[in-house]
Amino acid sequence: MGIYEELQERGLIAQVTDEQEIRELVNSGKARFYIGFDCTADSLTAGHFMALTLMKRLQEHGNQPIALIGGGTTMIGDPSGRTDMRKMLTREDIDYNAACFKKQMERFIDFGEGKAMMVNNADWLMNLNYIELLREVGACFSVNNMLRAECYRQRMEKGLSFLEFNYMIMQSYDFYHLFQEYGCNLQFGGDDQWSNMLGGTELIRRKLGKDAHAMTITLLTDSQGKKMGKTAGNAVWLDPNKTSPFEFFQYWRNVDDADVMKCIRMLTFLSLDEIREMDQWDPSRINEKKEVLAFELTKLVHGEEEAKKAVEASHALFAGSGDDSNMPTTEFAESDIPNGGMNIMDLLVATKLAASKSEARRLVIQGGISVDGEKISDIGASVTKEQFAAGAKIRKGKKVYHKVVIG
RNA sequence: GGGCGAAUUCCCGAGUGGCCAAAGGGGACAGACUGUAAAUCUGCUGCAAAUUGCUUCGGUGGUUCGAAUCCACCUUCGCCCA
Repeated sequence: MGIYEELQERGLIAQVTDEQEIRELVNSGKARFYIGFDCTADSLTAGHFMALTLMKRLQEHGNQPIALIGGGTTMIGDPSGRTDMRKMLTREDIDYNAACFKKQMERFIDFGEGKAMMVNNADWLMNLNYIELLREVGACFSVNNMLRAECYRQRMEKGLSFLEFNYMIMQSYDFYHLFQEYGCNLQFGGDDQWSNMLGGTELIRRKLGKDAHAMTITLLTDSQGKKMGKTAGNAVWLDPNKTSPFEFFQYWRNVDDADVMKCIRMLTFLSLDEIREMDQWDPSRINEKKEVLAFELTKLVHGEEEAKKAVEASHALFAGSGDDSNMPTTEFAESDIPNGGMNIMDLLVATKLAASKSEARRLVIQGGISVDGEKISDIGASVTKEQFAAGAKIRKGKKVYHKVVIG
């Protein structure tokens, strides 16, 4: 069984330009492929994670990955799958984000000599000459066809600026450039990138008369068809300072029953045999599966040690073993607690468990807050200095725990 | 370049002089039920010194006792004509 078949069984392959060709390429380890990452934020997200695992999987089978940082394309903004225009980022922001991406990827993919490469399309896109570009590649694109592309269609109602319309051309140019410069013969991307990717293979065919290939990865969606990797509209970040390993763990620990096996198949590096066996597990072991998923992914992103801590913390909280050593903690100084105690609402705001005092008030009134196991229902209640000294445990709702101590 | 229209709270979307912190839905959060799941039901969703006060309806000025609502200009976007 080759890597292509494995990807297939894991449900990772969405669309391919030429199945036969691509199968041979990747199975024989001859693919030199690229995946592009636009740096719209200062950390990669769980959404990028799948692309990273794909790079790793293919790299392990002898293929050479090229990670393309979109320092240039981010200046334009991909309209695919968006109903409105992206916020314009400054050059400085983009450079900073690109540097952050680079750091995170290096932890995950081997960029050593002769291994993976990392390039930034700002290096070739930023210096393009407009007229030259129009004559060189603009002539190869049919506006009629572009307008028919799925990625633009939904924007035809709400409006599409010329700036964003050019995104496809820039992405196509990337592929064209990498094909010539590095012999890159394959592009991967999310399924929403399909039309942009075809633009590249088409450009290469027209300009050079050669074949290049594209393959899209199934978008990770939950059982309701929504993109996964987001909570409350916020992305799940790979940066431990933005999403702590524990939160990261909890995100996966809490996926819907219906999505667990899909996530395990698509995201973890457990062998297919192990996964097939898990498929046979008794339904009562559903929570075990979730824990495996959460542990495996946390291990991949944050390392085994952090993953173990996250498991322990979750056991402590939800199985009640009482061990709170890994609980998120806020330290207060003695001087923060002047009169022998701190008002519960102030405390909720100070620990960021509530965004405002109004929210804190609501939480208390609705019975969502308890301290050291005791429900707080009075908004005037205080947490005493003695409780602080003992490491008071605040619980918000069912799953959010926070410890406060005097530092 | 000309004509018409739009911008409302996290999102969609009602409101077109006082009864508006602003309907309804979605989402989020909390409660009940559960398995740290889903589904369902309930509450809740600008801020605060909290039966009251303050700040919000693209921006800036204006009219008015009173403006999300009327006027002027500006910004952005859509549609039609060129």
